[in-house]
Amino acid sequence: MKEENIEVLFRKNGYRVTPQRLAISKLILSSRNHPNVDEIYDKISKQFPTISLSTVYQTLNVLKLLGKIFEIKNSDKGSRFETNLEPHVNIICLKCGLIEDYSSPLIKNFLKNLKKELEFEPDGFNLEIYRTCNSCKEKN
Amino acid sequence: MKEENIEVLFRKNGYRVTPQRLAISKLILSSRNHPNVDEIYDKISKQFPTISLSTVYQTLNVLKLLGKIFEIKNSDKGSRFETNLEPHVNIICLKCGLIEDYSSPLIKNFLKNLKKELEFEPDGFNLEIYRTCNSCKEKN
DNA sequence: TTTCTTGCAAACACTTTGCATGCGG
DNA sequence: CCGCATGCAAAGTGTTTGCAAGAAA
Repeated sequence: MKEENIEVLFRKNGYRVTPQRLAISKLILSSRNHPNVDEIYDKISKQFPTISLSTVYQTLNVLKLLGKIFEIKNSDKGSRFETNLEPHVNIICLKCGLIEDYSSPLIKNFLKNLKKELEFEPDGFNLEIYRTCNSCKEKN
Repeated sequence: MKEENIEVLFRKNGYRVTPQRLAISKLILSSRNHPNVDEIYDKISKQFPTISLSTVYQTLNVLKLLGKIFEIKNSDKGSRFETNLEPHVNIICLKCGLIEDYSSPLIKNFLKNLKKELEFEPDGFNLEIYRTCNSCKEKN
């Protein structure tokens, strides 16, 4: 999503557009590595040295409400955030919390069929697979 | 699982068998409603009025290590616990955190095929669907 | 000017830890 | 009797909230 579009989305929903919000949104929406709050805070702090964790949390909550990100708590080191809203599986490392996306026709078909099979309209899906990631395996 | 078996499992792995551990294990392993820590503590307290939350946490950790339960954090009101280790989907209410199991041949097949498709041996799966449960819908 | 957002600190909820006492093996 | 488990309190994490000052509209 381009920066202008997130501005429009904020305004349309009655949220003010601030430099902090834009920076956090831009950062997380362009990331594919499921950052956690600390990682976002660390990076944003370089741009806004006085920014507070609470602003980060609040912006993340706005983005959640707007449906732009999805929170994953089944991981270590606090919540991580999903911006890939396409059907996929999250491969979560049990040691370090790293999350990798995995997608395939099998998964897309399954979700399509599951949706059909359910007798209600789901608000969201989250498929998780647990393992120890390669970098953690090497450390042992 | 019968109570004797959990005793054997404890001993085999070097964990002592205490009345508290047995009671907590029995309670959670026979429950199908994904209790959270507070709910477990409340129920166990009736039987052991002086039990502490820390004992509950410690016992849950032992059961996790022994692979008898699975922790679900993607829900409100703290962690909830899964004892149904058969392939299934967890339907999680976004308002109250309630978790319901849902199983079908579609899901079993999907997990079987996904396992085949992956180039590694997963340590576990967790399929989550989000919605607002009926009782929460009525409250609105 | 009005109202929302920021940033700080304090509060909060959940979980883990340190340690003396007690119980299991 | 030895060593792990319990129960209490305290500390630790991650997240939310209250509020004064500042910025967006």
